[in-house]
Amino acid sequence: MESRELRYFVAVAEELHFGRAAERLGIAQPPLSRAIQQLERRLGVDLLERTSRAVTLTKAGSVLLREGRAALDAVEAADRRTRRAAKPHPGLVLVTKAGSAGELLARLLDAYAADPFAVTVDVQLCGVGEQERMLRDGRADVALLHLPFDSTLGFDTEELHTENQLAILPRGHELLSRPHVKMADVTDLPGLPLPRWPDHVGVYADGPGPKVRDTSQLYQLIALGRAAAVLPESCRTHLRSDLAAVPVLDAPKVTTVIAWPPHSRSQALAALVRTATLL
Amino acid sequence: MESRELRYFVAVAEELHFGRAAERLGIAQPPLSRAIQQLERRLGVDLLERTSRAVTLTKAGSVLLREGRAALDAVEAADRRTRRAAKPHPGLVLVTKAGSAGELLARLLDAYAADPFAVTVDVQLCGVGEQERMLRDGRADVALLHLPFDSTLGFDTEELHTENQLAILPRGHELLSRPHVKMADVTDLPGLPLPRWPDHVGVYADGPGPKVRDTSQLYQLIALGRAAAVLPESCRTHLRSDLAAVPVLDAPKVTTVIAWPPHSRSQALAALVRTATLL
DNA sequence: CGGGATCGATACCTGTGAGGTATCGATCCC
DNA sequence: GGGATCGATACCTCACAGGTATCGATCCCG
Repeated sequence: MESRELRYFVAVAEELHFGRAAERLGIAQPPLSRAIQQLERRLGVDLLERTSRAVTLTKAGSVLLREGRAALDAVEAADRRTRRAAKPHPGLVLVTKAGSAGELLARLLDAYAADPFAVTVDVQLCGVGEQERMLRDGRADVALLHLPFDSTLGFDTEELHTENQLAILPRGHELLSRPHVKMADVTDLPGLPLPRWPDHVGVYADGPGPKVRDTSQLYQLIALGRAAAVLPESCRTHLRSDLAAVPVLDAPKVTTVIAWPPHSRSQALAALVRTATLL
Repeated sequence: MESRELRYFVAVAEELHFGRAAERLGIAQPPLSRAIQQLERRLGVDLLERTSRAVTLTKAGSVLLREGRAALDAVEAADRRTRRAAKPHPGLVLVTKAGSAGELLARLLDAYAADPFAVTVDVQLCGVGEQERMLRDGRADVALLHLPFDSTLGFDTEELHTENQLAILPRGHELLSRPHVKMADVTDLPGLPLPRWPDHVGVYADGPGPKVRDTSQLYQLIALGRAAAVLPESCRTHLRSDLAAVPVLDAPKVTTVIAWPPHSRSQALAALVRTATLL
């Protein structure tokens, strides 16, 4: 199986439309139709059910969609990591969610700088759920993930830190007089709904609550008295002065882990992980 | 990057010889030379240093060898799993080392057969270190691995069982009179060296000790008074009558884990894992 | 019910490039 | 210094990826 065939199939399987998939791939529709037919013939497997009105995945087709995405990520990773390895000073790309782990990351980078194997660390901040993809397709070498929000499936990890969560409220809110609250106290505050975050493709779940893309948007909404939030307690160090926090006893604990692709072999990465575990 | 280019490069990088690599790939040498040159040009990276006498990998080349192998395994897995998914009764392929985990595996298969999501389980036995490869390239769906011997890098796992190890000796050996021994007692027994096992490519490490490929060879050598061995205590249930065992106090504990590719999604596999953890 | 719109498949053409053979040039070995 | 080894180059050929035009089926709507 050629990776070109996989790219074509994944495009069609995602769009469920030959015309749009062809446009996305920058080719005409007929060669795409033929390529998919040929792939099906070579595999001896029907991947798509097509009528002239709709295209749907067969069972085998959805297996190939999942496996094919993983394979294409691996191929892209091979490409990117090879290019990077050839640069005079390769460095490491560390990726983490914007607005999280500031304190921990700063300490990590400081401590790492003293290591004899240290190389330049390029810190990239990205949106929700994007880190795993970046590790998989070679755009990043190592990530700071936050359980239970992020998935560590397929990566090696070391736990770095576990913390409780706080309810973040506008300064002066009545709940702030309490020493601590429960999740039930903050999930249905009148006029202060919890925000919604986009998933990995940028789509928001249905339901109440304002849509937010980053913490600065969120903080502003809370300050305006339009939302509340539950965040890890490390956010306290950089909380705006017009916001305040109170511990939430029964919120899930947040664990920060350092994660990397399992077959990584660089001394620079090994040193970074070692540094992180010794923090 | 096309998977054909990766296959070509991996062949050359493994053989370090264009002629042999071409033969292995079933093509002539000149097109292979050109394909590698073109790959280097497209990547903008030197992958190989060649003189007319020797071919060696550059740093970037060894990165591409490692990443390329992983990517090719993923592509092959996509192919195989898709074909299997299209069969009327897909079933699961479980792989484990020959001669290990007999008892546990039998109990697992028994318990699983009662599960409502159960499908046919095809048990494959394989050599040392081959299981990880089979999980990665789609020949297997799930494996029983034994820590610390096998690597679980890149897989999801659940621990099933931990056991101590025994020294296996010819019946009547003087050490058998003791209630237990230490590793130091068995590593240098006169005339009874510990055996050597092949690594994942079938190569034996240098050193003393007979080369063995499976446990039946090993048992025969021990019975002949030519070797000793340290094995997990579960081997006791099927030990030959001309052998005997004594616990080794400070041998590393052996943990049996069930492992599967992290992006697996089948209910049949989920049920098998659930069954295993409840044993 | 009929005309137009939508969408995947088919027919047919073209150019690129993968792969073959013959040979060169450099290096090593005896 | 002659032969052997090995990767690179030159040159040819044909398979196939990709393009355009068009068909045939289905749906929508007046």
